[in-house]
Amino acid sequence: MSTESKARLRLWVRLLRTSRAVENEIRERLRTEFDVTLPRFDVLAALFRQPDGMLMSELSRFLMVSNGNVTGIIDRLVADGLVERAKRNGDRRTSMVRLTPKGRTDFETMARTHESWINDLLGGLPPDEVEAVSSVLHSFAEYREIHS
Amino acid sequence: MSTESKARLRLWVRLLRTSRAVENEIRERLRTEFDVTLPRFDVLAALFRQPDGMLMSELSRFLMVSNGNVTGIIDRLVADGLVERAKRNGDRRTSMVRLTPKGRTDFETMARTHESWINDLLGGLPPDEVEAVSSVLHSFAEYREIHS
DNA sequence: TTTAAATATTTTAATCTTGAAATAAATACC
DNA sequence: GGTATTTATTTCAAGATTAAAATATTTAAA
Repeated sequence: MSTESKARLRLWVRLLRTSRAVENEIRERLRTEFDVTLPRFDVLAALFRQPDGMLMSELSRFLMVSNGNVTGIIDRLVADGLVERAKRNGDRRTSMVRLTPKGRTDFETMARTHESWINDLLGGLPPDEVEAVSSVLHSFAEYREIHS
Repeated sequence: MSTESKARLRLWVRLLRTSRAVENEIRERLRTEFDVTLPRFDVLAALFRQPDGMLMSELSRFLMVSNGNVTGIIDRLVADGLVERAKRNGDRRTSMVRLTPKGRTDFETMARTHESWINDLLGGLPPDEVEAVSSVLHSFAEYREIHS
């Protein structure tokens, strides 16, 4: 294989190991500070962005996880009173899933702390490097969008 | 929160979404092409780098997953004949886990194809951007190493 | 040497995750 | 309108994952 190919593989390994490391740290802190799992936090974050709610399939696509996975997590969040399923007028197969008031206020608290954790964990990166990598990943995401 | 904090959070979201997207694609291809799961591939890759084998705890630390998780995956790989546990002379609590000859040749095949998939998937990134991001992530890993 | 503390691993219960199959409802086609 | 297809979601079985508890062994301490 070519040198470029090796370089891309090395980048991928580093990308993966970086995100796994940060993810593990965040998972641990969410558990000890807020008694919430990372998957549940991810779902809450997705729903927070959409006050009117999201369809199960939209959640699944946005979070890049399977439909069945979302079903289970939402079930547990509903049981905990953070999320509700709102029956819809038009389509009886679907329901809008959205945060309850408690879900919204709980998440707001977590989100503030979460942002400070990330700021802390990524603090070793100078602002210009943050911007550089962020920009590369953004253009890569657009590239993937087109080639799909 | 500060602008820099927001920028770091945005970087983190992009990092996470990028690795999840690539990971999902690789997972799918490993399953259809080689009938192997991603976690098993990761374990095989770790063991391939260490011909003499690794301790369970070394695997756990290297892969950044829990001890119990490694136990289960190794159990299944042993059942499939790709990995073996070699009893050790000194310490009766531990055993060296290593690839069987079949595990080694199977992995070599997968690894070649895997590298070409990554080269394909990250093909949208110009070599200089690959090097730039790779280098930032590398120095970040060293930074984390020190601050731990 | 006996006991206490530390280390390495496995086990367990709960949750997460996937891919495939099942279910239900809406849409398209005749 | 009635049937077939597509779409949206849930259910299911197998595997993956974590955190905590249990087990087994080694090392340290008294």
